[in-house]
Amino acid sequence: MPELPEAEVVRRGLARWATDAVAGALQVHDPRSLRRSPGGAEALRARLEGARLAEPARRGKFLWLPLADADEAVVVHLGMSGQILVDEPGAPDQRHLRLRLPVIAADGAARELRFVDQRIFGGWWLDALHPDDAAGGEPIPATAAHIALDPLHPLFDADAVHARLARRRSTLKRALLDQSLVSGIGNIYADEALWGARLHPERPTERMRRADTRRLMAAVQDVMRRALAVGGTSFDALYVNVDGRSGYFARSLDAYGRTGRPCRRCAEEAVESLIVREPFMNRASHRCPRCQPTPRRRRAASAVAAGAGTVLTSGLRSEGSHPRT
DNA sequence: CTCCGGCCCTGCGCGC
DNA sequence: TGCGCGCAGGGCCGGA
Repeated sequence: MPELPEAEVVRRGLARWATDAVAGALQVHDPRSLRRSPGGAEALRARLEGARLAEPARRGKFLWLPLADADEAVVVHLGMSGQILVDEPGAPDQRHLRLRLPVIAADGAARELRFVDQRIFGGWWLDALHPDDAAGGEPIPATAAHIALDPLHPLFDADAVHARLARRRSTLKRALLDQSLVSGIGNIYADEALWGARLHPERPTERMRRADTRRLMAAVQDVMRRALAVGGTSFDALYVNVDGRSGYFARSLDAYGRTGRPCRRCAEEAVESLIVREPFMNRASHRCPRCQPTPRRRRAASAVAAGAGTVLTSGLRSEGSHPRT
């Protein structure tokens, strides 16, 4: 269940069982889930057994279980299809069970933290925690040091994102999915936020104005908070919280997966405009062709080099309206 | 530095 | 019924 709201749902569910729990002997059903862990299964098992865990933390889509009294953590990434389930010992094994960590919870209850991952793009790994100056000195795993603050972080700064975004020579959705610019956004919430801010996914980043970025970041925060409030987005049983329950946000999506269905915003104005699905990086983008219109053709390199800004906009107005890329 | 494609995987639904 | 293909919520790496 991969984007920020789903990862946060998992973190919260995990907090009850993992915080102040004592870990038992890790069982590795598929070592590929430990690909990124130095020393593999042996090293992780040795480090974990008998260790006390602290409150689970998260940045963007990265989760981690800090080890109490040490600057180390078990990082958990769900990848495309990962789940963390909390089960009672003896509960039937899940089909794609990869890792099993028995714990004694703070209240003395015996439980198992199970990592279930169909595609094995996710995994667990042991990592060192370092203070992150950009985040008030809070700890961050070394392998997540390049991950930017996410839109729900208290220190998140939309204007700082804008400063970096506007300097890029790229397009908007690509930038939104770049976890080193702003983290936690994946294909679903990118499409939703772009719809919310009425922006086209292929809009050149250099053409973003501060107000555009602010509106877009506000849209990201809004959609993520709404998704979080209802347990995240689940299309099927593959994406569930630690109790195995699905979230309900799929029914509230405005763009993602709504190909051929009416744009809800346009419908409010009594206009029918159908959501389109377009190829994007071996995946797809979903948008409303009416309220997220195709941007004007990108400025020529010479115009950019000349530092031309808003002065040019009126002159470009008559250019073709449907150029691609 | 930035970018883009390829790759890491499994399973499902669809068309033939 | 079977098979190949395209597609799915992510991220890392190497080469340009």
